Amino acid sequence: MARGINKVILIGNLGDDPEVKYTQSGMAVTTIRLATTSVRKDRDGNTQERTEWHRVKLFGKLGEIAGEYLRKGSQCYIEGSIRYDKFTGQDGQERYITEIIADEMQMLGGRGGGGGEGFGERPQRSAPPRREFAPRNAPAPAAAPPASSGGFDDFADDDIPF
Amino acid sequence: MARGINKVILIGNLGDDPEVKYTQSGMAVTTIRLATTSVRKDRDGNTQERTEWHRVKLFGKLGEIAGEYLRKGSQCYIEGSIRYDKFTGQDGQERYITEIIADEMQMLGGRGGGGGEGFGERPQRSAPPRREFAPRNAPAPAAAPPASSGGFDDFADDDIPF
Amino acid sequence: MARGINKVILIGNLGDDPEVKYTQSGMAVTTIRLATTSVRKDRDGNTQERTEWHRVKLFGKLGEIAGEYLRKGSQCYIEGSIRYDKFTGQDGQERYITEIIADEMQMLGGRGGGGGEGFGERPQRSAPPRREFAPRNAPAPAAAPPASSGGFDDFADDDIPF
Amino acid sequence: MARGINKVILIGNLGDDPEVKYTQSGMAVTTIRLATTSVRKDRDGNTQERTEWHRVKLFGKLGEIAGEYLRKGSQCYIEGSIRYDKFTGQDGQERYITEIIADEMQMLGGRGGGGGEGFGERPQRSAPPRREFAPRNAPAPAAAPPASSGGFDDFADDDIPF
DNA sequence: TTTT
DNA sequence: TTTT
Repeated sequence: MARGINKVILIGNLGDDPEVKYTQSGMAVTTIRLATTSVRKDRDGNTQERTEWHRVKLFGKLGEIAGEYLRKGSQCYIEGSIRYDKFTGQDGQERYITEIIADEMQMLGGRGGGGGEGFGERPQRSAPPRREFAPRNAPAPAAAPPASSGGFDDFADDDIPF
Repeated sequence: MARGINKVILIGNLGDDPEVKYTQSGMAVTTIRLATTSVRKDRDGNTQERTEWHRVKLFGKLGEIAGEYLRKGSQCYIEGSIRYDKFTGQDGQERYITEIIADEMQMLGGRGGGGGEGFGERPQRSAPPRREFAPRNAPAPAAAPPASSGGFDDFADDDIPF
Repeated sequence: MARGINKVILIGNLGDDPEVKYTQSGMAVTTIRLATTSVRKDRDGNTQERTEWHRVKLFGKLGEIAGEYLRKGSQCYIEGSIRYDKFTGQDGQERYITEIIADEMQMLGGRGGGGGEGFGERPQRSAPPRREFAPRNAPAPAAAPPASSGGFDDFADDDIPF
Repeated sequence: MARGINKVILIGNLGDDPEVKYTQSGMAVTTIRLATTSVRKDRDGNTQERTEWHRVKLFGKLGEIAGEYLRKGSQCYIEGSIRYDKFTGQDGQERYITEIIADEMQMLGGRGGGGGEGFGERPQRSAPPRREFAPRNAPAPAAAPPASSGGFDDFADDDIPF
């Protein structure tokens, strides 16, 4: 019953390794920073570049996959929606943040990403997930399938006649 | 684990009332024909129009909503993917068909659609759904919520921290 | 030579009449505020709504059309890109703003929009465009074509063989 | 003055080298075949894959870049629109073809593509472009910039105040 | 601030 | 076959 469409499609490279956190119930909340660069000619015919740095949040299984397989320099596709948030900083000032909430992610380039230093390693997390209770959506303990959300064109119902 | 992106976004008007069918298990399979028109100038400066007629399939609950609320002339938004099918006709000839498989639908224009004759009525179906057994996904017997797929930005997990 | 994709697709309703300004050279710069609403169920099964208010900028001819034909309540389609800006406020504080730079606009719903009060009138501008010199991209003095950007599927070259 | 939206976004890999042709006036018309694969579980819990092969046409400068830099196995992003065509075959039978008309292309993966045999070479054309007169849009004789359409977020007017 |  |  949504009213309206709020859709974002990004292809870009990560400026840093993903940051993975967990909710109390064990759901992954991963943040990545994606760069997209556009080019235009100014009035003097000079080429002007401009880079936007997108803050992208991925939840649950999608966040786990991002945390496992993306790293600084990786190129990926993101589909999601824009979310504008307002909060009050520690100084009492109101602040605004814009985030892309991802519905779909795919790694691009075939080799699991980037070209940064440490190619071949997975991004290290500052700390392993530590919890007192069994999470509902625990991160995959071992190997996880290497990409894509599943929400996209994965038909749930077997009745589809094809 | 999809590999690649296959995404279609359409806004157009229905050329006819939706056609609703049901699978053996009671799932709705609705087909609509959507027109999109583009305009360009030819080399003589004349305006040339061209209309594409898209064949869109909607399954399950989305198909039921489409069958209930769309009709000839309605304007709607479709998001989905392209599917190319090949089949053998009764004359033994191979034939090809291209369809858009809808993941999301929203009615546009606020008034549930068109302006064709019979404004205010729902599209009549050639026959009511007839089944020998209780369907898993029966069409809503009475009023159904008036639009949108649910797949889009409806977060399933309560843990999302906002 | 862009690197990456930064694409936004919105369908929403205007919260207010468009605001039209002009650059020194006479180019229209129009700002609209578009609402998109998503719905989800919280853990108690209650329906939670959330509305995002997008700030959309339209330049040149697209901005003129928006200023002429959109008004408070109008439903429209926007395609564009996200732009994050940082500036220093009068209090010396750094502030951030996120805007959608429109490449394409289409009015939806057939009747030029809304339903708000004053239906049938065009949005009033606070002041007519005032300039000292002839603008390169002056607003259309009389009637202007009622929508769509032109950038989209308007093939510029006559050689295209269809 | 287009009516409706007809937009396609694809990310996939080329099944073969691009096919480049030229119109009488020298405009490149390049065809590529792109694969996108989706995955779903059938009712028995088995993973079912399905690949769509898209036929994508690129015109002018975009077609030249595609012909120069893409080859079998390359991964690329395409944005465009769907076009349904009908023609009569040599046997007098009516046939249908669906094509994606590209507005934008970007190579993905950073290394100019694929992994097929011949990595590092450009795709060979069956014949060099042969023309009686100087083409308006001749293929770049030497090095050409390696990607992206230019139509996307390249602001044409210098007046844009940023 | 819109809309349903 | 729609729509503007």
